[in-house]
Amino acid sequence: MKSTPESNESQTSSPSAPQSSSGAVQNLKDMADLVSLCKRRGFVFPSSEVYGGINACWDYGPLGIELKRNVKELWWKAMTDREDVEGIDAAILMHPRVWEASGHVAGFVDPMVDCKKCKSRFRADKIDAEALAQKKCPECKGELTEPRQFNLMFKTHMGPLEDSASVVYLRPETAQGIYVNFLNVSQSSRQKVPFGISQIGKAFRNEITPGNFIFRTREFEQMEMQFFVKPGTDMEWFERWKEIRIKWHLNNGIRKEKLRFHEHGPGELAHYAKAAFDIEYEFPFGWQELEGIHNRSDFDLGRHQQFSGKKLEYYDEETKERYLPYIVETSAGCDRTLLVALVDAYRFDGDRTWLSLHPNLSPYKVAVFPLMKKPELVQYSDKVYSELKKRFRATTDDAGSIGKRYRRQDEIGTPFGVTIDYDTLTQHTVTLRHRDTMAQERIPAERLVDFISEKFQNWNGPAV
RNA sequence: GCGGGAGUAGCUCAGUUGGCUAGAGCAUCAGCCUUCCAAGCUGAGGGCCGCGGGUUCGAGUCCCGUCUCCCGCUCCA
Repeated sequence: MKSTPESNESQTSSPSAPQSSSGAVQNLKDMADLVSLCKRRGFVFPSSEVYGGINACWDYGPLGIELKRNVKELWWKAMTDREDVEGIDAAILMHPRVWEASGHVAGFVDPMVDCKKCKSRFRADKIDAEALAQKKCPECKGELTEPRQFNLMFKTHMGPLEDSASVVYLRPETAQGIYVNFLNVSQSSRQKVPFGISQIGKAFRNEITPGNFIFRTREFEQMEMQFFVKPGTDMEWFERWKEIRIKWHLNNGIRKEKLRFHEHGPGELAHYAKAAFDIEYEFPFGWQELEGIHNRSDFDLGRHQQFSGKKLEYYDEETKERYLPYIVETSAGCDRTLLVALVDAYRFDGDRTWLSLHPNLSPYKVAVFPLMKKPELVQYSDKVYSELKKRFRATTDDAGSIGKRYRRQDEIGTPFGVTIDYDTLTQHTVTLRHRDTMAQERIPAERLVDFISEKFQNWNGPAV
């Protein structure tokens, strides 16, 4: 296809695009297609595959880890790069008493029954034998589940001796590492309430039913921000963080119609929560929670104060008051956010598959190609590539036909392709090719970096 | 943990009533051809036929066991 010479002066003129050879654009319908793409292109591999794999464990490959880094960086930028939030990285192994205070030990070790209706959970040995036999909830008379052993925490031993005194757990959530550091952070960073502490880190749960690719795994990564506020202002902050988090997902290009929000009613609140708000996404396997925003009240600090015997109160110099701050948490699954990015970006038009990722998320921002593998073109292409990669994460490819190379980049979500042809050698203009529309425009080589930067700045979400 | 399905190349599969050094397409790599959207030509690499045992002169194929993965049910990041 020949470039249009007049596109040089007017960048806004609609670039020429080859007609799509096939029908309507489809979204991801079958997770297997995504799993396959992820493996083929190096996003996600089954863990320990040479040994036959291990259930629900996944490894991030070269592109997957770039995508994940982008997710984390965007989150960190939004949630920590602010005046009123500090970041930490707490240890995965914590004092066993932490999990008694948090309620995880009681709830996770004894056989428990749940009420399917009112969501209450009871120790099977603590409720009336008759109620247990009839599976009637003592509170609402709803149906109870079978008694289940909830050792959902991974248990291991501190030190070489395997006696019970040395039992420790892999943390089932990252939040507690923040709560127990509340005073440390407040004092060292001289932050005053209201302020937040953020953390990205791994957590481990022996889920009964893992699955749906990386949606529910036993080892996973959380991105949490716990915001400490004065009691009474908590609902106000709760509302504010809700808005911030919804906007964050939309800014990453996630389609609005695929997001849904759910505010918990009084009956469905967890033991720690005063208010709870879920951000849900419509996966091919249904609507599922992606992130939760909770008003945890002073439950957590209160429990740690009680169990540790240490005062965790905050002294408010302005009002001369002493109080336990309330906590508003935003708790997102990193792997889930990444999965949403992939699922939401997946496009197929019956012929071509591409990931319509927001450029901020794309592993590569631009790919550089010599139109053919000819020394003079390759040489020029290498020059352009090394210039571009100073500024963007870039890649280059000279193997196979140009169309094939475009498609390889489409599949991994690279938003732009730059092609060097024979005209480039004499006129120093290149073809800039767009992933979503396949449109092409001709621009001067020396303007490439600025031009692409501009495109990123004006990015108004992925085209469908 | 229970019910259902499946394991042969990176992927999708073929492999006759058990019988030659286990095949194909796609993908990958190398070369050729191509002046802008995959599939053209030539060649190459890649296979504990899930694993263990048994029957047999001989097992990818038959028998037993075992493991793993995938799909549904009790979750909430």
